[in-house]
Amino acid sequence: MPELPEVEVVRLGLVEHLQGRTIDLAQVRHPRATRRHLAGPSDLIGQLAGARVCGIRRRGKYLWLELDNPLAPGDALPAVVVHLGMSGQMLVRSPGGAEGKHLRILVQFRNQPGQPPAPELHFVDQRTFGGWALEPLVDADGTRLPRTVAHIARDPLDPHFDLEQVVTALRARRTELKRALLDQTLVSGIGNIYADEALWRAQLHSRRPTEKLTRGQARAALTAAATVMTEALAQGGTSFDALYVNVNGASGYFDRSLHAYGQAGRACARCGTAIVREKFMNRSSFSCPRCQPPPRRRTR
DNA sequence: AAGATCGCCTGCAGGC
DNA sequence: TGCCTGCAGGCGATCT
Repeated sequence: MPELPEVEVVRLGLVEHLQGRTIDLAQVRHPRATRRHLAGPSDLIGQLAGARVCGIRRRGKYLWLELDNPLAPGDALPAVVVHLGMSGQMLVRSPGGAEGKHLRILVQFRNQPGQPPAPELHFVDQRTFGGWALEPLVDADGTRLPRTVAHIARDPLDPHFDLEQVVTALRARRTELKRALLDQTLVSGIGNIYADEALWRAQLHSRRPTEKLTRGQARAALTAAATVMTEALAQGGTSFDALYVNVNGASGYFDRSLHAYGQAGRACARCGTAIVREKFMNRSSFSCPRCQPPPRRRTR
């Protein structure tokens, strides 16, 4: 489940292998992968051919490739917005190799004279929740963003992330704390795993009403999210090798460093009480019943 | 109108 | 063995 650290690992790998390359040919193998590109797969393919990848950026869990057309300088193309959804992978592969079962989009790049063959980019996505779309860049809060990313809030690793502003906005919500942490229009990049880890670190229960949190509690939850995602990135960033951008790069982290997510029945690393699993928002939440006591009553 | 819920997808684990 | 159910869960659409 790619959340911010996993998407950033992918971005770093794409920068290393694809930055500056020119697209030769794109193939869409499954139309659902381009369902958010309203003009359709053939339009996407046509616009990608000949475009140069001049920048690779990210906000929260959204990734995009900024394109340029060297044949028509100044006639800037849109960005390709990529969302990995639940199971999306961006794999940089040597040409001529085996294709994965769930290959949805294949991009071939132009060979450079005197250089080894250019790698291919494979968008592989088992559950097809992810996809690609070409979009114009718009200005949002002083930053150039693809149109459908403009409503996404800055993530905690963004240099312009304003913690105190988000604390204020979080406490103005009338909902439960974990719902707010997962709301990408409030703070982006946090998914189910890092939400549970942040709440465990901050010693707060997922159902705490946001409007009753102190500033210190709200700050603690957001700071913990930033810390755990930074640590995950540091570990995920070491696990991919050349020509392979590993979306599962965080697997080592999952094994060693998770304190709450998926740990039902295991002893809490802080107090020894067994971690419990609860149903929440049609998914699972894991927490320590002693360190993170549930709110007594929801007073709304 | 903010907040909550639904539907989209596939593979796999577990029960019978 | 094979069918069924539940689970994984991000996000845009839709409801209240």
